[in-house]
Amino acid sequence: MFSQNQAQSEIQQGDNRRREIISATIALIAQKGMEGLRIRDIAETVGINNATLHYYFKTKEMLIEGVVNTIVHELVSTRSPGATQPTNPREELEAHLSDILYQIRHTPQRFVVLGELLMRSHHEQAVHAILKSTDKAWHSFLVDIIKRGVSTGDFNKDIDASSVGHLIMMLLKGSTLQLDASPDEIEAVIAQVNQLM
Amino acid sequence: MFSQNQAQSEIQQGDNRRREIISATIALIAQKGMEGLRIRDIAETVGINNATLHYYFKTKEMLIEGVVNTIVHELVSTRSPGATQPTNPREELEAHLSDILYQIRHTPQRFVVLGELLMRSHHEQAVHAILKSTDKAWHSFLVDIIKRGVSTGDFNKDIDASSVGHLIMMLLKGSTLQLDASPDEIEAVIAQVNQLM
DNA sequence: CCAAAATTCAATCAACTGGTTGATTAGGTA
DNA sequence: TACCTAATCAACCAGTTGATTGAATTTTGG
Repeated sequence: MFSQNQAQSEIQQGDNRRREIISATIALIAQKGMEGLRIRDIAETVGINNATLHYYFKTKEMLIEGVVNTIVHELVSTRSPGATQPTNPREELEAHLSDILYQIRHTPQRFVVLGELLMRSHHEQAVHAILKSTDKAWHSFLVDIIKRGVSTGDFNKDIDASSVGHLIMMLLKGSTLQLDASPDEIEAVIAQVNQLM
Repeated sequence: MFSQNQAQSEIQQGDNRRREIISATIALIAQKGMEGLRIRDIAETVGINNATLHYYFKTKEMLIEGVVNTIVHELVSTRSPGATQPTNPREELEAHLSDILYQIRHTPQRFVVLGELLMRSHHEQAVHAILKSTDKAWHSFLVDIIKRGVSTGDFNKDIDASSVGHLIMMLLKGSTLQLDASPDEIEAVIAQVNQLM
């Protein structure tokens, strides 16, 4: 997907535990929201003492930062299965949307947590910084495809690449806030956009 | 805007105080998010003792319910100024979108709080119930306009009313999650949709 | 096999949380 | 005056929170 300089530090000993903690945190955020997140609950879920958790993440904030990075990394690196190599901009966009829809369908919690984090980013600088840079990269990625698609005639000549880029992102993020939208309905909405452009 | 049977009980004595508390709560949610909401802060903002706050709202949950109802009521009852009477479905839709965009521009905190509440509705039944029924009413409202617009030829014949209804809602809600989208950009996105349909 | 390093834990802390208590005030009424 | 009620408050409570500590246990490398 779009580039993202995910810090890929050397593999450490305690990294499995660290991943385990982050994964449990993600599950709990999806379940109870950011509000209801308690490190004691996380520790209990993993099956460790809360002091052990503090051994891996000095503070709750640092744990959240780990969560943000992990979520972003998962979102950009997950591919929908059975995808074929796109041969033109329209197929590129479809492949990308297919990747996202696949995740909305199969790991919806990932999107719920993303929503929680985006909300939190309104009040917390560290989270905001990471997510904003991701947003910019995502938008550029989309704009690039759309511009090429417009110039090749794959897409409607009348569309504005930047606006449609924002549109797609707002749509996908907004799906979390659409209370009774099933994955099928979300997919239909995306199909509608695909058809119109 | 779309109908919403807002319980309009008789005006009580303490209703001004109640409104004052809710208004302060909305401001604080917009500022610090649902996570950071503390009844002590609310009481302090209003300039009353926290026991007095509990006199008006038995529990924090009941206060949140009051906030949900107020936000929803404000969202559906606010009109953009200078609006003219729409004479066809396309103008109806434009008028509606104009009402929403007006609020995104002039009372953005209202949308931020709506986002927070929508997120919370994933974990709290009472909030979910209110917002879900509002969502359904909103969707029906949009679908009705779009269907009429399609049949009169105002809109593209190929669009699916339900999908486009969802699309518009997801777009507007998602605008809160689009980290660096200015009101101008959001307006451009909406204009793009208007143009395509 | 042993000492050092890495992990784990029970117990504890200060700060904070939503909520309660009992008393006080001001205004109205009979 | 005596009484009632709505509104307000300072003080307090029990439970929770993120974080810390020091000791115990396990793992690792030589």
